[in-house]
Amino acid sequence: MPKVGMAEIRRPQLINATMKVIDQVGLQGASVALIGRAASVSPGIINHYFGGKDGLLEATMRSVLLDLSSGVRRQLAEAPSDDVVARLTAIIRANFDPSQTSPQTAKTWLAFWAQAMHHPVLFRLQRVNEKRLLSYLRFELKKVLPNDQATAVSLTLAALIDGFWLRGALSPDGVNETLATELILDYLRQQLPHTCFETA
Amino acid sequence: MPKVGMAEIRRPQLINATMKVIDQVGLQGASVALIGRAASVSPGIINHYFGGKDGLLEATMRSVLLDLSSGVRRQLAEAPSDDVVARLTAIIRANFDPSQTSPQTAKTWLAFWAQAMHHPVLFRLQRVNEKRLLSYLRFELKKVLPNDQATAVSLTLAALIDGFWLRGALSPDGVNETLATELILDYLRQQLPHTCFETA
Amino acid sequence: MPKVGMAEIRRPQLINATMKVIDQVGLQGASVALIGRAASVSPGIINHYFGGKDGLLEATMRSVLLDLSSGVRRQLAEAPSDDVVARLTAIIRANFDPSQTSPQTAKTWLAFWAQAMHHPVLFRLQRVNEKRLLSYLRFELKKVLPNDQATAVSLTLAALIDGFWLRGALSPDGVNETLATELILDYLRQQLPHTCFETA
Amino acid sequence: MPKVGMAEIRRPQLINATMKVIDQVGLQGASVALIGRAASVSPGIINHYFGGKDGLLEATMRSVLLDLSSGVRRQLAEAPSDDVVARLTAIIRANFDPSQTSPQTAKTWLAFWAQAMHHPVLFRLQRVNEKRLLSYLRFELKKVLPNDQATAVSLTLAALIDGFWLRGALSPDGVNETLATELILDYLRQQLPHTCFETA
DNA sequence: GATGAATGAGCCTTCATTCAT
DNA sequence: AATGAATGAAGGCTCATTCAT
Repeated sequence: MPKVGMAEIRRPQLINATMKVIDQVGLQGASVALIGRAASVSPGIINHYFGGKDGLLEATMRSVLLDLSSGVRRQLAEAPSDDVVARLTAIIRANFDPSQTSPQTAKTWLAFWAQAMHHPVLFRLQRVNEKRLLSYLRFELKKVLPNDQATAVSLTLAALIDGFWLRGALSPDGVNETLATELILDYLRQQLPHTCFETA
Repeated sequence: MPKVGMAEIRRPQLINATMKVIDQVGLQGASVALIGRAASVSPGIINHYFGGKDGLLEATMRSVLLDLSSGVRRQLAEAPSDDVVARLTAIIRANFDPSQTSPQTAKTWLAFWAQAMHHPVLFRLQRVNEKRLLSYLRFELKKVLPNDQATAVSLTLAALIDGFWLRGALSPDGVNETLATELILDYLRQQLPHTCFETA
Repeated sequence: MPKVGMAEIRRPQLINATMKVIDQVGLQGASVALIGRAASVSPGIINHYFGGKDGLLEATMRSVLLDLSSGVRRQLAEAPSDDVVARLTAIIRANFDPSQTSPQTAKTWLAFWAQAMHHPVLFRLQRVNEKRLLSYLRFELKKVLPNDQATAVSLTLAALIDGFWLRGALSPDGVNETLATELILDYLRQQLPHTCFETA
Repeated sequence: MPKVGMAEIRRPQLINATMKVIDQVGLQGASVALIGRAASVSPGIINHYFGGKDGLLEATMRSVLLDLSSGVRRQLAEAPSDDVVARLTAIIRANFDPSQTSPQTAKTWLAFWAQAMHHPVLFRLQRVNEKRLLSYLRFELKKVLPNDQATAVSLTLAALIDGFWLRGALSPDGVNETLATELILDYLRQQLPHTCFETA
């Protein structure tokens, strides 16, 4: 019998190697040969586990997306369900978690965004992610704001999150999570009724 | 008998073709053959005028950056030099000018951002651009806000601009310039002293 | 505790799977992975039983050749040993037995012929087969024709058999055994002394 | 300006190299690298002129087919239009012209036949060729035989031609054109009315 | 100035084979 | 006996670049 259960070892191993290589040489330079070498396996194995390079890239993006959304859920689970400010803060913090803002992850995100414009499967994945953030934000905001305002604030918050994130990714210093979080919360404070903060 | 002045014709022609091809097939798919065909010239000519594909891409990014910064300058020139709100609005509007938010330009920006992470020359170009936006914003804000606050608001404004821009680029509907501008101005209104708006 | 006698099960199983796969995707497309899947076994097993892909192909060709020659022998055994016409007819019929003219077998033959040109082992196998047909035919013909004529007729008969066979294999309608047999017998009738048919 | 008219030089050059390589190592072994080397050009050029390996193989088969059909037409043009025997002989001779029976051409034919079974484009090409031979033969035969007989004889003649051809291709001695032609004409003589030969 | 023929390196993928289990 | 994970060479193809014309 062959080694069993290798799939659970190899798949994450190759996905990590992919992110590492994208970090080092970009998506364009991320050849299967390089990824294979980074994972200390033969290039051919990628076809075995992912059916091709596209499958590996798609799986890598799914992994990044899953990391983000599970991070959000984890942070939300720790916030009191009746404290809107705490819950919004949780969502914002999750988006600026070090695991998401490390140069490696940041470059991977950026690479996939650019790629997604011309790749239907990646595009769909990214759309879901984008809408989910908005949906999370608006769900909380509607508890304390009229509908129109909830929508407007959620759009602005999402733009702030992505904006700080993007500018950080493009900067040699990386994302300054503390500053970004603080400035976003500053904005938030001005939008919510004062009563929200009394309970916090 | 060489035709003189062809450079001034060929270079913009090839830069436009490059943006068109990036829009259609992405930066990855933008081969010199495709770009040459889009410009109705031979692939070999690119080396003649740009010294290679890299030179063409660099020139294309310079062109995009120049379009933006000249747009900002043009809008600023039309705003009264003593009306801070008008000047900030001018900067914001220039960033959401249709010439900048068209899908073609948007995809080009995104592609170059991702590329810049692993390409020193492009990285430098993009850094200059990034800092210039901040510098423009802070210059105006310092007229009406204390230093610290001016910095904070400028960072937030820049994030909002890039954030709305990015989310628009990634959405099938493109950038909604009207909504983005409005929401950013909403934020701005809350940050500036009321006196600013009386004069306007 | 190794299962004994598996060789007798696995070898025909794999040979049949090989013919099936050649029928479906051609010899070029017949990878060990595909053959293994068609036989519902692991690709690695082929090396175990045949020492490699070449061994399997060789065994498959041997199997096809054996089917033909045992078919000829079977048909000959049923023909009276003194009836030349009956015996020649038996040889011809055996060559157009449905088991030999099925698209699957036909494609396998054709594939092996082409392959044999550049594969000494297969070439030898096919030579033996070719000569055996001639030898069978001439042996019978010499009973009723002078040597020279027997040789000429045997060559012509062999060409007719292979010719109808090849044209059938290349046609979408397959081999028309009835028509082929009839036309060959028409020819034969003109070559043999009338006395041959009186006894028949 | 680049070298002009190279297409007319390169295309036949590469087609000949293809046949040469197929002769040497078979269709399976005929890689673009080998073909390129045989033609003393870079492998990449094949894509330039034929759009890929498939295009080259298709063009090679077309070339072989064209050689045959133009050979038939040439021989027919030299035969008196009212001498059926001469015209049929011309068709037969053209099929056994040295240019068609050389080991190189023979192996190419065989390889393409096998390939055609699983390649729609090649299959169609080969079908046209097959039908054309029958059509030529029947056209002449109908001048001197009733319809049914003309059909039967044309089928038999075609089988004889392909049969001798195939057996020759598979033999180390190659096709014996003289013997094949003679034996086929022997058959023909028995099928046609004696009057046909008086005029000849 | 401009062409496009030609090159050759590099890419992704396929595949026969090996081997630990 | 049998598996299928893993290898690594080889395949076809793409592509930036060069160069004779």
